[in-house]
Amino acid sequence: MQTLSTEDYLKAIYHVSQSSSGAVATTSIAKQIGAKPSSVTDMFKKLSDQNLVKYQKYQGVSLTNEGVKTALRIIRKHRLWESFLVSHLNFNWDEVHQVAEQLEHIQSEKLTNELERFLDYPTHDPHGDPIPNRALFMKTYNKILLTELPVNKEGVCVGVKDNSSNFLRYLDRRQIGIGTPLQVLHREDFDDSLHIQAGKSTLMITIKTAENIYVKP
Amino acid sequence: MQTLSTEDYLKAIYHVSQSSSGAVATTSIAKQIGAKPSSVTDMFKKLSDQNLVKYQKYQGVSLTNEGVKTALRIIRKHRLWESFLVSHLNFNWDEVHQVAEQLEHIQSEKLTNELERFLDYPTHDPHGDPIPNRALFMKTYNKILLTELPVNKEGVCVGVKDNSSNFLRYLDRRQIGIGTPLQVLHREDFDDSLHIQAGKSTLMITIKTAENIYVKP
DNA sequence: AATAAAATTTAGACATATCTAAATTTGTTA
DNA sequence: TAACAAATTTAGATATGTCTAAATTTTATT
Repeated sequence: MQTLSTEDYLKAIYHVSQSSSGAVATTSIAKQIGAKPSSVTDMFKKLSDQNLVKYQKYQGVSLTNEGVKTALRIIRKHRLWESFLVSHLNFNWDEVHQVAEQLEHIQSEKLTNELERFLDYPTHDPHGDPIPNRALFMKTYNKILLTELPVNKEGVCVGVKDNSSNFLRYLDRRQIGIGTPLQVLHREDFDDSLHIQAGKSTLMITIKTAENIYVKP
Repeated sequence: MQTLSTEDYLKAIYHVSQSSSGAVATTSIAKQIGAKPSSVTDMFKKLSDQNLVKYQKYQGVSLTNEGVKTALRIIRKHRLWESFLVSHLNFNWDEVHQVAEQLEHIQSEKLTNELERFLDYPTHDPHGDPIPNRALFMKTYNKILLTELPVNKEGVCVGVKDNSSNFLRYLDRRQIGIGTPLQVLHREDFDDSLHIQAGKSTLMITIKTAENIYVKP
């Protein structure tokens, strides 16, 4: 059984390893967790003793099979709770993360599985991220960044890269959400801004915004 | 803001002080929490520093107003979660306590209040215990022990004193639950056993069982 | 009231998870 | 490739919450 802290580290290692190749560096986890590198080193040793990561001094860590499973179990809970908060408790997609960070540590398989059933086996959370099922398998569809969508090709918003409250609320104001049809009408070479069709309205967004929106063509 | 541990202590102190008069003794909390008396003394000092309890060496503690409020906020969450688990996640009344012990520590006023709304403002949890509302006010009706119900007077089961899984499952097997109509048909002086009418069936229970069932006449 | 028993507190230790500051290793560049 | 910079680790300290064992206070008993 894991402590709160080990669970947070495993999740962080999983996320960082997904968005980069090779071993996960001490500093990257320190940033993610908000701890000093020396604390991270200590934890790497503990996780290694428990065979949850492979750790070589100065060479970073990588998750073992058991470590991946543990991380996915936490991510599963996190995303199920986020779904619940939005679908039944009137939370907005920018408000759920902090609470789910707490709920993901609740230990009860029955609770997790019943919650999943109650939500009717959702495959994606309110941010479009896939929810591992009971066997920890995730359905991933091929999504691309809005910047990579060819001009005039139709797509649908299926996720966001930046999950910050700031960005999500900005999208709310622009009436862009999961499921919104998106189409790039014109790319402005001068400043890389994009004119897009979002649902029924046309609007202008910066490249930085487009880089944080996933679409399915 | 409280730690998990301080919250557990405040809740324990609240419960003990409800079922006895005067200050709450170190040993009683040690038993309730499952810790050594020396640990309890340490915690009493910390709680006293935070003005959550009034503490005098060797004289036990009593909750301050702020301490009572904090305890009630935790009990509110505990009982709302228990209600949710039973009403929507197929938990039995004997399975909810352990999970609610974890869920009660989740910090989010919005979560608590939205959960309460989702459950349609329940006043009592699955064991018949009253749920503090947003203002921390509890509706308590006058209930008596089944042992105190006059022979042949009709009553309804509204709660249990012993919340152990063992007892609750025993009641399940006897088909006694919250809302079950109960009536004492006969008291056997010889061994203090009771013949009762429970719903549509008549059965025999021991005094020990009757002492742990609350009824509303 | 003296003494024994029970309850409580203190003192000192341990485990976890963190930190700072110093030492070490790796990598980068002149 | 030598020297510097960056990353990482070690050593030692701190805070929390716990424990055991010893000391103290309260309560009960003779």
